[in-house]
Amino acid sequence: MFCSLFEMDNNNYQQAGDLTDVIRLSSAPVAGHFSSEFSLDPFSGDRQLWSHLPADNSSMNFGDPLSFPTRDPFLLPHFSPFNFASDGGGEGLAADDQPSNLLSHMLQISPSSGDGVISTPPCESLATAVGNSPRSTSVRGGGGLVLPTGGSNSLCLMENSGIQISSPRNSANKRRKSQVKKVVCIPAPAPANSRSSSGEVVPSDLWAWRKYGQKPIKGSPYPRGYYRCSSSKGCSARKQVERSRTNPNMLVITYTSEHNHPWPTQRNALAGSTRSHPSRTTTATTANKTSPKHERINDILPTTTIKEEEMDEDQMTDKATTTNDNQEEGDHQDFPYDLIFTEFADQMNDLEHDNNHDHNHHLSADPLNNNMLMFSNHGFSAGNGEGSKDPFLELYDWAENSSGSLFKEAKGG
DNA sequence: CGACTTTGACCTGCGC
DNA sequence: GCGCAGGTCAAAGTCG
Repeated sequence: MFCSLFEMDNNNYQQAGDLTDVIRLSSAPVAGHFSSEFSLDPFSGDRQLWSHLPADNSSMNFGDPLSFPTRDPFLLPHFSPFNFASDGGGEGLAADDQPSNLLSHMLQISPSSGDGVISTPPCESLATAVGNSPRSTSVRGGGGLVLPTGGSNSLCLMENSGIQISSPRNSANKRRKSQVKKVVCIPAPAPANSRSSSGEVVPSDLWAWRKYGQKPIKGSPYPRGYYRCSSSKGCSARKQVERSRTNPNMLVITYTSEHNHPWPTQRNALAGSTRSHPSRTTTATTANKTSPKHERINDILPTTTIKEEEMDEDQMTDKATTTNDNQEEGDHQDFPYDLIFTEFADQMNDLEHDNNHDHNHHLSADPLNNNMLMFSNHGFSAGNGEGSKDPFLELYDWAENSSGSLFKEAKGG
């Protein structure tokens, strides 16, 4: 989860080397390397982050699941060390933001290449992968980290760097009609965590999605599921979910179109996500068990009070509307941090479980798959000194430590 | 009963 | 124009 996101404009797919989407590094909290600008303690409910978002909203798009900032939980800048925006002119991070150890570990950075240019190993070009928009591709973050991609020197991260970006086939992309797509690569939830009735593991986010189709994909042993937003009638947002053909532990989610409505209320967000969801041991309060649809929230919020559950429908609607307004104004918004982080923890924990026989479970590149950027636990290991009290650091530490859900401990206190 | 998933059929874009 | 592959539709079935 929260690995990466790309914006692809299929209309502009060209030859490798033209990729220009701006890739922004969010200020991923790393031990001793917290950005001085952002306060990113999701557990304390600190939302100062939003107040630091670009004032012009140039890279924001309401309802855009992958914009920065975004209403999509996958895309919270907290979670993704990278944020890919398409504005090409966003301010990104302040020039004096220092690259974090985390990022340094995640990215293979060549200090000699100037401007923090990341050297890329010879592999299929990200430009080919992400689509080749007319803008120049760069990754910014830390000290103005820039990733020019072009020709064979496109962005591709070594396994040991913790992040890898793979490429899809250009031909397949060209075939699709003009449409902006954004791709997120996330660890696949464990079967017990989120599974459709067919047994296919599907990730959950706060949008309500309704599956409307599934197709086998040529060259991939895994089918692709097609989902549309069911949070609101008339919403054209869609997403495609498929497993990476080379790393079944990873899901590649392609978002298409945008939501034309505010974040669903947590209640609405549960729609369609309760089926075949086995009960799990939780410490949820009984107040959250008023209906079957609350079961999922309990699953992923074992120790969290769900404030909105105490609101009536009107209040929730008003809240959502207000949130929407705030979003469009570039103001901070209410966001269920707890929900997302716990979900993330669960999924990462499950993934960890799946891979605990391979402690070095870096995520392999998938040159045949869609554009992906992934990070592995290697990326979480940087600077995680013992005794870190920052919950986010502990999250990373937890991700590094396969012994259990440190994240939950940090959260639950 | 409503909302969901499943799945075969159909539609569409693209390469040859 | 044809065939392929991806994307969508919609009827039927499932579930709580």
